[in-house]
Amino acid sequence: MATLLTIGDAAKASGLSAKMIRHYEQSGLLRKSARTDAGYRLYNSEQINQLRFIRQARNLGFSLADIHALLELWQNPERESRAVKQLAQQHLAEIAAKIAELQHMQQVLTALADSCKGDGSPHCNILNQLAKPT
Amino acid sequence: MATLLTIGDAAKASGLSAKMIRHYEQSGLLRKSARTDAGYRLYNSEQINQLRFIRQARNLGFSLADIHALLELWQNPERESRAVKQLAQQHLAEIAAKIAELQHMQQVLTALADSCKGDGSPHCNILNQLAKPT
DNA sequence: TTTGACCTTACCACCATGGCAAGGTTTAGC
DNA sequence: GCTAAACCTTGCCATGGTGGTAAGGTCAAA
Repeated sequence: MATLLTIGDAAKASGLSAKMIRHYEQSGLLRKSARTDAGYRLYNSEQINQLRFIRQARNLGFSLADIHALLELWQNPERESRAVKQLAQQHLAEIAAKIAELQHMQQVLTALADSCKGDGSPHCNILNQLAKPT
Repeated sequence: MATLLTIGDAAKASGLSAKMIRHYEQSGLLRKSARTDAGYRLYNSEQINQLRFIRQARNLGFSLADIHALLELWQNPERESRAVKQLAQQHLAEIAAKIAELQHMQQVLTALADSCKGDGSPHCNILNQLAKPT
């Protein structure tokens, strides 16, 4: 029994927004879905699984380009898990780089904030440091 | 002697791009600069300091809206350092939230990657987990 | 039949930045 | 003085992922 869902129900079932599902189709991440005579998109359970896959990959911060590659690997029985792992590790490297960048900001800004009294007076080391030529 | 720099030199002196300096003017972050007869923008040393201020605030991840506020506080001798510190702390909270989000991704994805052999076989726990309905 | 909840496409917006194109200006070398 | 290179100007388009809104078609329940 192929249960077919309209885009709103597919959105609820997958945790994506209908808007994004259309966008993913538009950008080539998803194949064009079936349509009713009136033009409504219809999704079968396999497609719902794909949408969930996408949502979970987005939750891990993968870009749509990465997800495109992951979907193709997923659907290719000839894949080598090496390729999947490599994508994951590249993404982990990006995540680590972003964390490091944010932690550096955090460290510098925390020090600045600590050195600012935060009272009613105009003196503020945060501004002084920002104004200081490097 | 007011040394005036053209936008390219101002860019080099501040570490911003000429493009971005124009954009900051356009978006109201900077007052319109003086121009030569030919229409070239000219920047004095005070404005170069402002550009450096902006660059340093950008390096700390402040949004242009935040920087707008910081610039106004900087230039207002009646400011209360409280206001500056509050901006810094709000930004620190955002930074901390992003770090936490990234660390969560990192943790989950590291576990997944560790459970994938990464060899020539198609079996891959990363894909299996992404495909699994939550 | 009406109403409300859905669906469609086609736009615009965000944020910060880069790129390119078509044209004007200035400067250095000859 | 001429030419070429290196500047400058504005204006438009693109990114990435998401949201909004508007104008219109469809469907189901009351």
